[in-house]
Amino acid sequence: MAAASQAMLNQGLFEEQEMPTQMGFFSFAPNSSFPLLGSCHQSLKGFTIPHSLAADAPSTANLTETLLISSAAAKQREDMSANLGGPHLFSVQRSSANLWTQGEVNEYLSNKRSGGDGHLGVSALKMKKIKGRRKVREPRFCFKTMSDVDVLDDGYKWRKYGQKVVKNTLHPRSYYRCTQDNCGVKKRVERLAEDPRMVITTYEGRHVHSPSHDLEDSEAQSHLNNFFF
DNA sequence: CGAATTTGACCAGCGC
DNA sequence: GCGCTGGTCAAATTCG
Repeated sequence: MAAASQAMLNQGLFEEQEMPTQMGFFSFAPNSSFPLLGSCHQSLKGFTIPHSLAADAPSTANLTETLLISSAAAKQREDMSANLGGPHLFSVQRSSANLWTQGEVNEYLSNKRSGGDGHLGVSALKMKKIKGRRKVREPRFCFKTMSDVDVLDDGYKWRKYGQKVVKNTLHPRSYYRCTQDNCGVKKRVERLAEDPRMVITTYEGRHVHSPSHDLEDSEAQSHLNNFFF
């Protein structure tokens, strides 16, 4: 029941962001530690932040940058900021300069990639069309971590459904889908060409369920669901 | 032996 | 229209 109502809420949110024009950008001090993300995991409400980042992070994993994609997501950030109070993820280096236009973000991403004409996430930002209509994009959340392992433990169960060598990258991009029924959340994982230690993880969509780690605790789950969008 | 992963084929969007 | 590219499918293969 909770899941059904969430789905309705999600649908509304997706429609609202049909024309994403801005991305919220959050930067972190290099090698910032992860206790910061303990609140992040909850505050993102349906986006996923690896548990391995939220607590007891492996020494090899360092979050350096986070991109929150779409205007709805940016708006969401504002809501979360209002709800949380006290120091938390989104108060870090928050300023008006952190709101970028889509073009600015694309330019940023292109400049970051070696060769200059690459476009991490750019094509994904292009609007797909279905039968002549603009496809409603899922909210997406992208972050970069320094990690030895490609797939970070985010508490959800994923099934790999594809792998692709992307142009101007040395490493293949892997595609994963949440194994939970009725949960269409996907994620892409790839390594930066210029720094293979860096893993780019992009989540698309929001989970309509809590992490599999918590499934045994149904009470906690129902409480958690109340915080999802 | 069922589940998960791999990998080549296929499809759709976009630019020229 | 054609070629390029990213994303997805699904059969084959591997793994536990």
